[in-house]
Amino acid sequence: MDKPDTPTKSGDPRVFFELFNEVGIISQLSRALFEARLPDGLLVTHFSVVNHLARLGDGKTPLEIANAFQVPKTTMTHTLAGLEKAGFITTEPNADDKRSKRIKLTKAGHAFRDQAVQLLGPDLERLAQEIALEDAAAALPFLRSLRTYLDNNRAD
Amino acid sequence: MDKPDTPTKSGDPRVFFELFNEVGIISQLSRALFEARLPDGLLVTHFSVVNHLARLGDGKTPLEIANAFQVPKTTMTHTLAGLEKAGFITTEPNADDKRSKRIKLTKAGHAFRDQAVQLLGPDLERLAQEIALEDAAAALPFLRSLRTYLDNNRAD
DNA sequence: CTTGATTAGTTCGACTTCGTACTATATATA
DNA sequence: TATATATAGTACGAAGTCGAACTAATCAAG
Repeated sequence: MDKPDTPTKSGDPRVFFELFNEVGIISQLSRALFEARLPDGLLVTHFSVVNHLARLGDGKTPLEIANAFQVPKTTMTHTLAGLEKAGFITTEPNADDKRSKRIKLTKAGHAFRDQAVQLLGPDLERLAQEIALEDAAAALPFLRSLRTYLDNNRAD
Repeated sequence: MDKPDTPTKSGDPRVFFELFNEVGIISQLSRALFEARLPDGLLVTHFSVVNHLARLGDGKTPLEIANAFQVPKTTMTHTLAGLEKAGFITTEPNADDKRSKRIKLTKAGHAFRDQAVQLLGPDLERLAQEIALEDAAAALPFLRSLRTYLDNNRAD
């Protein structure tokens, strides 16, 4: 009896449709923006992995990195192969588990990350002039909770 | 001289880094969620195109549809080929321009769209129980403005 | 009307993504 | 210890995405 008298269901799905649609397009466009600033064959995924290792510390295993980015481990194998070919990482044996590896950032990897951040800077500063930083910061908790929900409810 | 006394730059880029990171993961996870509800070989892109034609009217050209989704026309050729093979669209000659086509939704295409919306309903209702609809609605204007900004500032 | 430049759409090739199957190592159980 | 199960990583193949080059049709300029 506490049902509202509108004919639409309580959770009007159209808001979510539009939400996911906007998110998808932003993902696509921001990816293109980032990649326009990166050296030739390097993608956002490459930068993201290097950035992750630079911020949280290297020595992680491929699987740990794959889990951090919610991608299959086969995808991470491919991404890491590209980073190794570029000279940005090296792989070392994992003393704790001989099946595994530890990924280390090289000097070139750190330099790549610093340079990319610097090249992206002007774009982000211009963005900050149009999109208030507070608005972006205010949206983050919502996006985090949405991501967490989706993450916890995969593949029922 | 109006610079704040913190060492970080005025537009701290880390907020945007995290913002785009969350958006990317949400895009990826929501895509997977949607596709788990769609018939075998059909992707979110297929649904999105059919939904677009159902909501805004069919008879659009492939290029118009490609522009609406910000994808290259070659990608749309591929997507439309899949939809035609599935029997959800037909192509008719464009009387105004013989190089072009007009894309029409078939009955099966409408049915596919209605059924997909219905199948997605329970997921979205469950989502609405965890993520307040008001929060989603509140985030939309910000996401729209971000998308618009990125859209207007592509490829300088 | 004819020539040159544009545009709509397709084909082709390179690349990313990711599921399946496999190998090697680790862990649990008898 | 022996065996079964689970896990880390790779190899391979199928499918999506997209840039470059191409064809056909349109438009602009003389």
